[in-house]
Amino acid sequence: MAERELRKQKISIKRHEQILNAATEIFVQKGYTDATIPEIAKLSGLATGTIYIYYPSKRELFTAVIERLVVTPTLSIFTNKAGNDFASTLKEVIRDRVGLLQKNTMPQLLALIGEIRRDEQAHTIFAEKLVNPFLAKMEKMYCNRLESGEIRRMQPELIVRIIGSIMIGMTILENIEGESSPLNHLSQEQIADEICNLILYGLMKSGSRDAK
Amino acid sequence: MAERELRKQKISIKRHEQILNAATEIFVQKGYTDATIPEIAKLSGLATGTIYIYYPSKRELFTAVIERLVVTPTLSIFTNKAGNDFASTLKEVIRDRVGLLQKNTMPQLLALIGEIRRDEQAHTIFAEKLVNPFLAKMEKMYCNRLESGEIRRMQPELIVRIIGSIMIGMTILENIEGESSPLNHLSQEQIADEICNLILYGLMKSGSRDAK
Amino acid sequence: MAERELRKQKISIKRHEQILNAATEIFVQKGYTDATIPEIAKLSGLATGTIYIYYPSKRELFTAVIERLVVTPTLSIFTNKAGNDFASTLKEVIRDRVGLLQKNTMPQLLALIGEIRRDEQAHTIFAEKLVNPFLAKMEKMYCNRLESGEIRRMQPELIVRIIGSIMIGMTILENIEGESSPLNHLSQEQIADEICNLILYGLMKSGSRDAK
Amino acid sequence: MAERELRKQKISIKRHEQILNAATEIFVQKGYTDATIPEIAKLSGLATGTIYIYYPSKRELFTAVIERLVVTPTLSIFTNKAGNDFASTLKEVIRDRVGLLQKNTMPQLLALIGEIRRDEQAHTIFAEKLVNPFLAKMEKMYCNRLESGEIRRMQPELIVRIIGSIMIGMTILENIEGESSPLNHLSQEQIADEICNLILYGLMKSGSRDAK
DNA sequence: GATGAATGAGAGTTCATTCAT
DNA sequence: CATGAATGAACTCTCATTCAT
Repeated sequence: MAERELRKQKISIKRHEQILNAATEIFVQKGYTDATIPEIAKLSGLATGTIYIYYPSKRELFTAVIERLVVTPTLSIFTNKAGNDFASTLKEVIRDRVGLLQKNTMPQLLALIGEIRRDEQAHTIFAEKLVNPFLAKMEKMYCNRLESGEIRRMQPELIVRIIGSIMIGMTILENIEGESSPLNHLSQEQIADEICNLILYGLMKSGSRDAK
Repeated sequence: MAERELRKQKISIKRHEQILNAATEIFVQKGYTDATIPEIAKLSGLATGTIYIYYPSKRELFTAVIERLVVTPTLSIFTNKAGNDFASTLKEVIRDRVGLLQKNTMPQLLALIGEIRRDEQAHTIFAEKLVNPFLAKMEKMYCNRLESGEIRRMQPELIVRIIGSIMIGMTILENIEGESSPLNHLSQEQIADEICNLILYGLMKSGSRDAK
Repeated sequence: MAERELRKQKISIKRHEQILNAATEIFVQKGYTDATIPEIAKLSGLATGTIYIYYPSKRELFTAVIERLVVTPTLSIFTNKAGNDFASTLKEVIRDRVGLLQKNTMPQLLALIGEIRRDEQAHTIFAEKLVNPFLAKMEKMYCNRLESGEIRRMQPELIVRIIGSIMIGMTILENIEGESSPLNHLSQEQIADEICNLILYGLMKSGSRDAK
Repeated sequence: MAERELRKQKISIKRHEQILNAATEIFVQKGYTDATIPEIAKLSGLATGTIYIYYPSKRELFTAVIERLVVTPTLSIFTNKAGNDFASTLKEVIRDRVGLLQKNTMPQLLALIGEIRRDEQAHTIFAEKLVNPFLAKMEKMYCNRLESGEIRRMQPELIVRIIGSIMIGMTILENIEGESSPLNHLSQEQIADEICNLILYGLMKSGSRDAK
């Protein structure tokens, strides 16, 4: 009996995965409105009606897609072991972002940024689960470092948003420029390090640089 | 006789304006697919069919909207008197962008970034008329400055893309965070200056900083 | 004054011609519904609105086109000098029809046969001005000949309709078969004569044939 | 399992029939352009969208209608057992055509003759599946008969086209004249026999007639 | 649970007709 | 008289959603 329950659950999870994978691909490719349920159904190997068993509407399916897209980068914010060291955290975060792990998720999210803006739920999820925590964590780290006296005082709200901006903006630029972008031809390492250095030097206090 | 011609042309221009204004608003608000021609017609005070006298299809209307949205920021790239001085150009560009002038155009463009990505023509316009010229101009300035020996050598392709990213990313962040964002509460001047400083310090050579 | 009147009338007639010519071409090419007034206007070198000065509606323009298309073949029925001789009349009629004169008008009319059927006015004109008079005239001639005793008695209504059918059917066949049709490669004379002979022999009484 | 498949197929066939019947009626009545899908849907007792499940566009539905209208007369050309005897074949063909079987199909086809002319696919179907085979078959029979020496030598291409023309033309005449036409008041037999006789006498060699 | 045929509202687009110039 | 911009009804076609099987 319990075995049957278990099997049911397994199938249910599998179905959700199937649908979510297909939906993500189609939504990213075509945007919310131009994506169609029959198309998503086909790609997931299911019938149109089946989609509605697992997600009550197209809108909710979209929300679920955004929710899942937000999980990976969110996790990487919090599982981050670097502790309170701003410099290393920054480096790690940026490498991470630039790195392969997010190479997929971030562009997908940003391809949908317009639709996220217009969809209240998706917007909330994106803001509250990803953007705000990220900014908050960065800000805390920055402030810790400030206290230790090594770095220049800037508006913390501003500096973290500049850092966030770079990550968002680079993804979009890469996307707009396409294959021909130098961003696609430099090594991920190099990109991440240069960004880090730029920011860290920019934040350094007078005189402390040579010491480094 | 010629007077009549003139009047006709004037009306034609006025109609194009009317439609473009309405279309921009609706497209930004709802995205390409969810915007409807009847809605745009209504907002511009014209009948549905009239739209098609001036723009042969919804797609072409969209292209025209993007084209116009791209003009203002494009102009500011090239009318810019700062000449070859990287620091002052950077400051000016950033102030400009952050400033009121673009406050409208850039967010509008970026609200449509997903649709631009998916529409070949819009994408071409955006890339070739705005993104590429901007990056090229910045790169040239950066290289000039490099020669004068004052600043750190980085990958020029990278540094200009970081700067571009900040501008793109800040706009999106502002947009995502909405009213509550600190970016909406700090003065534009302050934001621009901090970004500039961060970048300029970040680029400065060892030792040259104290001199400043 | 009267001169001015005259000039006005001349222009009016010219305009009617212009429009009718263009309309005939477009209607034949595209059928009633797919022909558009702007298109007809363009082809006639006038503005859309001008059409409506001379014809109050598309429907009436269509009627006028049919009316004019019917005039030429109608005339040839009645101007026909052959008098009461069935054989020569038949030959003449058929040559005429097959000949260059109608080469244009009949196919045009039959290209619109569907629309004529569906349009009450056009139908009436076609039936009453062309089909009925033709059948009546032919029938009278056949009956005259019958009385003279030379030919076989058949249902007169039937025989004239068979003759009419051949003329209608040949035009349509030519049209359907197109360039590759033998009808387009045989001389008009030959076709007309063979049809005539077939009918005349078919009608001849036993024994009278050798005499011929 | 297979039972379900079977039932589905049955429904699919039924739907195709339903739609085709309604579409034929409406197309014949109004012509291609004036027929509307909602109207056809209503007449077939289905919703607008359902039509598009079975036929991907109005044009393809039209093609299907023509294709079906062409089948019946086509079949009668080839199932015809009369073999190589010209006289009896002719009689049979004409009776058939004049007869009840085609009473419906031929007028329907010819009501759409204008649209068939303008639609490449429909035109091809009509020409290649109906007109050409018919003419070819008739020509072969005529030539056989010629060899047997009983009938007059005419251009075979011509004589078969005259026969075809009569069939086409009579249908159209009947249609144009409407209820009041004598063609609607004479018995089908009588009409067919008179046509046959006219042609056969017309083709007969001198002298052979009395023998008959 | 899974299916996919059926629905019908609503989109983009066209064009007969009007009317101010 | 001549113009052609403006109108809006009506068309074809799509797709989120439902429901009988």
